[in-house]
Amino acid sequence: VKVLQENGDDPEKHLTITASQSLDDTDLCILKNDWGSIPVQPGDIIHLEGECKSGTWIITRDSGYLILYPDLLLSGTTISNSIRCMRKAVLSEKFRKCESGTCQMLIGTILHEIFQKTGTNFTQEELQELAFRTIHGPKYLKEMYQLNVKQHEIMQDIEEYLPSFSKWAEGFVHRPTQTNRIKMQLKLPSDDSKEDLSCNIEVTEFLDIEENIWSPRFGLKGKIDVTAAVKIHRRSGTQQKIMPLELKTGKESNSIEHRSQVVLYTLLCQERRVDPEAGFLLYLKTGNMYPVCGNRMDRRELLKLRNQLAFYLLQNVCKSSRENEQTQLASLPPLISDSQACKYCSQKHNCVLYSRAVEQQMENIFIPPDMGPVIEKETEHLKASHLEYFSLWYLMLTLESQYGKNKKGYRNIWMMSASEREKAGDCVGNMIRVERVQEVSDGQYLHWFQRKNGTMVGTNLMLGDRVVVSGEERTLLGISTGYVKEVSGNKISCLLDRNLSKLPKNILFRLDHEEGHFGVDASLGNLSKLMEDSSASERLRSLIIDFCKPQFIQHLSSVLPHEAKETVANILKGLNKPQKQAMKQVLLSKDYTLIVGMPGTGKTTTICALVRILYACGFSVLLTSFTHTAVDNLLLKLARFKVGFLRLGRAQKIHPDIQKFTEEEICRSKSIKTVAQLEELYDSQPIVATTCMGVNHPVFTRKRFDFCIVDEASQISQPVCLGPLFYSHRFVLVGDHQQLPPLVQNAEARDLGMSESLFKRLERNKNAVVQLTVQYRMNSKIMSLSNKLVYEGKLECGSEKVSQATINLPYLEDVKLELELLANTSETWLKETLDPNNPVCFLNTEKAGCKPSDIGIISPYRHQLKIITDLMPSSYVGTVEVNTVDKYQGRDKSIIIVSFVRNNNDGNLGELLKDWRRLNVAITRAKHKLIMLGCAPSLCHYPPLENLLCHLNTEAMISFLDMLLLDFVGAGPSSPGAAHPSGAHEHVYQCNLL
DNA sequence: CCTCTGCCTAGAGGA
Repeated sequence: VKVLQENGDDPEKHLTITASQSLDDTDLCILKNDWGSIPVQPGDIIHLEGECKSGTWIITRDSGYLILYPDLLLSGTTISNSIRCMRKAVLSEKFRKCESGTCQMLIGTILHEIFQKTGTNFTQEELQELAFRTIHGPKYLKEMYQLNVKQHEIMQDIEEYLPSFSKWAEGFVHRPTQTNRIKMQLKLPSDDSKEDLSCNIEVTEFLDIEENIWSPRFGLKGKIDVTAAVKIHRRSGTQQKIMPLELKTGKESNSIEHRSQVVLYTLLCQERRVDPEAGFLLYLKTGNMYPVCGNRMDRRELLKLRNQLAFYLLQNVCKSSRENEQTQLASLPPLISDSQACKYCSQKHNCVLYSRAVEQQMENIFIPPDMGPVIEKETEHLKASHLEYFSLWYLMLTLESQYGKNKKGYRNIWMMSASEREKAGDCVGNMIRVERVQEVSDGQYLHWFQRKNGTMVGTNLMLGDRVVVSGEERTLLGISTGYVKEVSGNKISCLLDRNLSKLPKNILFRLDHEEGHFGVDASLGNLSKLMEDSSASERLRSLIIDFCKPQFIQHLSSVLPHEAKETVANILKGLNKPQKQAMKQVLLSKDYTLIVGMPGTGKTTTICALVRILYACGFSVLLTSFTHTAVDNLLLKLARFKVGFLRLGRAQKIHPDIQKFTEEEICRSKSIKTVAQLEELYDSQPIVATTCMGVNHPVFTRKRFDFCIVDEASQISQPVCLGPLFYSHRFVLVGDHQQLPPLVQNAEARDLGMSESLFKRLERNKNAVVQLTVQYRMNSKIMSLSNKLVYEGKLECGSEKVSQATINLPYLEDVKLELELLANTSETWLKETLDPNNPVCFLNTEKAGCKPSDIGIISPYRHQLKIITDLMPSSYVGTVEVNTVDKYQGRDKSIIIVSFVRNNNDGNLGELLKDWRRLNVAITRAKHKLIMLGCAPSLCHYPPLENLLCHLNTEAMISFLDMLLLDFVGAGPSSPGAAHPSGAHEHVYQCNLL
């Protein structure tokens, strides 16, 4: 889009538009009337509805629509919410987590479900029965726990509505009798103006409930409560239509918001079938139903509102005018000042926070005069440092969320064909539904899909991944979402939220991997919470933002209960000195402790011991980490001791051996059916384990813990790490900032400091830090590398055995013999490796008797790993573990082979290798043997690697390229001219026989 | 220049 001309008097905008990236084939688009006010800018993507006559589109009051950023789908409720206050609508999109539910909302949800399930034919008895089953089923128990309400209280409220269900049915279902017929006025856009508008409405069938529709045509999305087959009886005749019904359980307001929702649904429905032209608002409190016409004016105004919203949601940053081109946050839609609306607004906190922390730093910001004092008062508990922290993190999170905007996201589901998307592994197309759909539980349906012809393509889809199911044809876009249950051969099973068995058998489906940026949502929620005026938030602000010195008490005797002493002593027996010191430090802490777990120092053992000790002392513990795997690693160890715990999180992501500790399983085995029983379960568990992002669970709205332990804390970004800390009085972060930091994709966000973990940030308070320095993984030679590189000699071996451990190769002598017979020299392998005709070699390690599963191959690059895997004998694939450095963090193997890949003359090492933390991880994974392959002269361009190579050279650990190396490393401080040629040779020999 | 894990969500009602 290119803006050509703007006329001040008659707001009219002329746009040059093109459907192709090159500008050769352009059309003209004229925006008349107030369409000209749409904030469309050159380069924007738009969608036009209407007619194009001789290369010119004209969008006016009476015809045509312009959709700005049509790939941004906004929900019906978001748009109708923006009518009163657009600022609120934008904030609700950004701070999704911040809206807490109420009892009326829960009742509303339950009533929706009951009404939708009853269909058009029911008795009061059946209704009562269904209501009872719904309320006493497992589905809403957690929400009732959160709201602290009893089931019978909900049942009472629900019962009041049930007679109205019948009243509605009498008036509108199945040819109502003459006396019951309700007359209403309905003028459809297609109706003749002279027509008699009075009619009776007859709902004949519920064709669908909770129909999910995505409409990239209008930039809308939403769920239709009921898609109904309707007959409109008029004097002139009967018309049949498929129309949306919108259910409301609150006051019969017939408000503009309610009506707008229906108007938007009439647009959404066009994605699936012909324009319904109108829909109905059905108030379940009274049983009254009102028609809502989707007329041109309402649709036009709502789409204009959508465009405005889309603009605010996407244009959330701007480049500063200063020469350094720093990105700055943009302002939100202006503050309204409606004391009544603002008083009850669920986004009030975020609204004033953004105004104070971000907008008040800008020039030319208008604040309604009566809002000034309100903002002042609502943020008076925040210091300047807090506001700065908020606005910096808000900016970094915004930048990071923009990173994948074009690559990822929903839009690929409609912008790319399935076969196109299959190449990246994010989609599987050409699937048909096979076998019967199985209703696993309320609202969860197990489906099987099979490739229609040909074999399955390679896919990234894995157990537990979220998927979007669509028809290969555009009309069935996003019909359902769910999780992958199983991928086997050419079949995929999914647990979906809707039953697709009603659709025609021959429909071709595609399953798209659903990515998203949930991390950003959770982060913003936590950031907002950190700024709340509560004692927990205030404490965290002072500790985290203002670096208040963590406090410790003097004597253990005051925290250690007498009866726990023996148990604690027993647990301590199994620990080494620094580990014991860590236990003591945590017990003495009043605020927090940081445990630095250097490679192989027994972090898991230490955390387990800590949990057991805290448990013995009668403390409650919240145990978390960023990934499910890390949480389960701890739990697998913990389960061996007789310590019980509650594991929260999605079942499919949890280790099979831990399943019996999940909420789902416990509720099943104990057949928990009431809120009281659930409450009892939660209260009986002093140890709760989940991921950092799993703290959205209802349990945390009511429960607090004495301690929170966060494992792998150095890999978690600050706002995510913050999540669990709100629910505990003291916390323990375990990590090692010398290993990999949190992943940040956006370079600007990284430069602003986004990859600094909370662990790293708090490490400046030395009195809170304990270091685990005794390691049990690497032998002394391997350990020396990392000691030299990062740990300044602090690392030590746990025992002589660890220090001297080498690989055991039972057939070594046989192999030696065999090699000599075969090639008459022990350097065959070396020659082959150097032979120009063998560009890539795999060192076959089978012969000497080493288990393939003891070997790990690592590299910074996925493509390198792909090549290595492809060259490996197929019997090794899957047993010799080939993975990235990043994926190997926290793990080890007896033998590790590192491929550094880079080899060039201009010293170009790339970003990945230049992170010394990644290098540290790479060299600290091996227990007995570490083999590194790389071009020494290339690697020497990077000082830490040069340092490492220098050390290797001094210690005679470099093989067969030492002649070259001397030229580059020779200048190093401790490098002698010709370093142990015999030693180097010996090492080659060792490699060969491996 | 290529390293990747988290999460159920659109709408439940109030004024």
